[in-house]
Amino acid sequence: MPVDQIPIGTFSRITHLSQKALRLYDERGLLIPAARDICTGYRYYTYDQIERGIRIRHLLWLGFGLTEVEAILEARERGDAGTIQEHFARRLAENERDIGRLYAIAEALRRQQQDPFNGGFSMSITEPVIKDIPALRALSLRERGVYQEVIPRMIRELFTHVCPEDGRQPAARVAGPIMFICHDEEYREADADIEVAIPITGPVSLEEAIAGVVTLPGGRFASVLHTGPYPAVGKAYERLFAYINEHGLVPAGPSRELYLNDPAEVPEKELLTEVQFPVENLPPSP
Amino acid sequence: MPVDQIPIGTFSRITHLSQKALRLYDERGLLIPAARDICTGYRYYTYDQIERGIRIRHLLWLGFGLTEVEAILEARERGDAGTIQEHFARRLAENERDIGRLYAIAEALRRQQQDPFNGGFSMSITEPVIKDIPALRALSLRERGVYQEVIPRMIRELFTHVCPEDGRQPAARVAGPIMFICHDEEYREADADIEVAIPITGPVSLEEAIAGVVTLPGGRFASVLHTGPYPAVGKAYERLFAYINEHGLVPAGPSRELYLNDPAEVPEKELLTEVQFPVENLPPSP
DNA sequence: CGGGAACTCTCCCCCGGGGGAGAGTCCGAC
DNA sequence: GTCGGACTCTCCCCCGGGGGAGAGTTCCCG
Repeated sequence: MPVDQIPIGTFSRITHLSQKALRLYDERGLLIPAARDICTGYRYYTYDQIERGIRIRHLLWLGFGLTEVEAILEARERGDAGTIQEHFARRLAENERDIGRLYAIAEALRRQQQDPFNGGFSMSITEPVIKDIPALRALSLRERGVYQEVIPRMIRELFTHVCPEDGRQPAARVAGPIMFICHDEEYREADADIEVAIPITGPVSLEEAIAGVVTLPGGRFASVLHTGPYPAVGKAYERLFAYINEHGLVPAGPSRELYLNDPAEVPEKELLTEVQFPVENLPPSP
Repeated sequence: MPVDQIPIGTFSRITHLSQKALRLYDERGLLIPAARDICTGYRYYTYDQIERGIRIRHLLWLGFGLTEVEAILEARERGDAGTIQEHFARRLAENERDIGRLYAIAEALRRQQQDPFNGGFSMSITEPVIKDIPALRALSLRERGVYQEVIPRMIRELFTHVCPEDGRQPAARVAGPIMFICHDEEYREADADIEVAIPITGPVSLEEAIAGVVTLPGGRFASVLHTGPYPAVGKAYERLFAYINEHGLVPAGPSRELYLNDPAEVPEKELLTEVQFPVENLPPSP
């Protein structure tokens, strides 16, 4: 072919790369036109460059970034099959992760479509996440009893100290939402080991006998946020356990519930509860 | 909860939205902090805003853009379930398309991984695409015969007119790669209706009897680029037909092959051939 | 009351281009 | 030759934030 001076538009049509993209690749040194009119700045490609263009497009379609594309093409020129294989293996793994994620999304979309009453939002549970939580200084009460009885009473009791309504000085400054810590290994209806705590800061003016000042340990937690009536919080635990198992983690201590808003202020359906579970990596082999 | 002045870091931890994201949503009016310290610029959120934050995060996770998120939340406030359903249906459709694409990519990655000889690149065929091609003025020869005999001869003949090696004036200026147009409806070994053409521009100095000046019709074409030895070009057609069927299209005329480089210059393995098929949308019902 | 750690602010560049403005250029047809 | 349409150039803003700089705040503990 004698006419080996392909302007950008034609080259774009041949390679199916947009002109924008071609200019970018030129700038980044990924695919530099063989010739350039110095006075007009026009780019001219050769037929030999088509193949590289095609390769770039294909690699991009596979999901590689421009930097990776560059590395792969370079490795290819060196005849370095190993590096290329690595890139492909990594990309394949990422790709499979993405597929999994899209499936989860599709499922969520369908679930929510079947719930037009809620305008497409059931959303009672968020996706679990891992987060690091620092140790917290807190005012704490610990008792044994039945959840439904003990917890509300303990919360009221803590509140009377921390933001009293009878005009007395607060015993300390509140530094976070009130939380419940469950010290039992297994669920028990009665005689549960219950701790209720509220993060505080600054000096404490309170007799030790009434409520203790403790430091709640920090660390890695798996966390889920639950929206809705409290009795439905079980689904959050379920999801959390599933997540923990899937990710090769093990529970590493007592779970916590954080009550992010006030049942007296918002309707039951909008109650927000964050469930946290301390986790560790699964030991290699038992 | 009395402490209803949540700084951005805490709010970020509760909602699992990054501080960057929160600042962006503030700027875009999607989630504006309830209070702002005028002198320091610090943002303070309330517990009531957590729910909106969570909703935003969830919608983003589902793949909506910020603009859509805004529209959905607004529709929700209006109680407009219909709009929300529309958004979800569209998202679900897109999501399914994405899944399909990822599967195609996964397959391609695996295929190429099993071909370490080529350094991970078999890539003999690109993904089909639809493009609009303008009408072309061309110098054309048309004959009946056997492909392997007729085509190379006709190409040589055209070249002798268009870029003669014996010092004569070219009959016209070349404006594109040489192409072959197959006028047969079905494949035939012998007696095929073969046209070979080369796009030209400007005046033509050639007797009509030797080669005709024709206008090749433009329109929508499905196109695939094939890299490698010519006999393997069949795979390109196969892919093209599959693509056309999948996308509810029908062939609408003779197919073309464009020979983008010269067999005399590059090794067989690097030959580039673009296969084009004119297409129309499938009529609604036969 | 002070000091240091942790927090927050704004600003700028990065991804991988798409969309469009405004100006300059080429080329083919008459 | 020349005129108009098509082509190309550069420059700037957009997505949805991530990463980081450099400066200013808060707040907790002693």
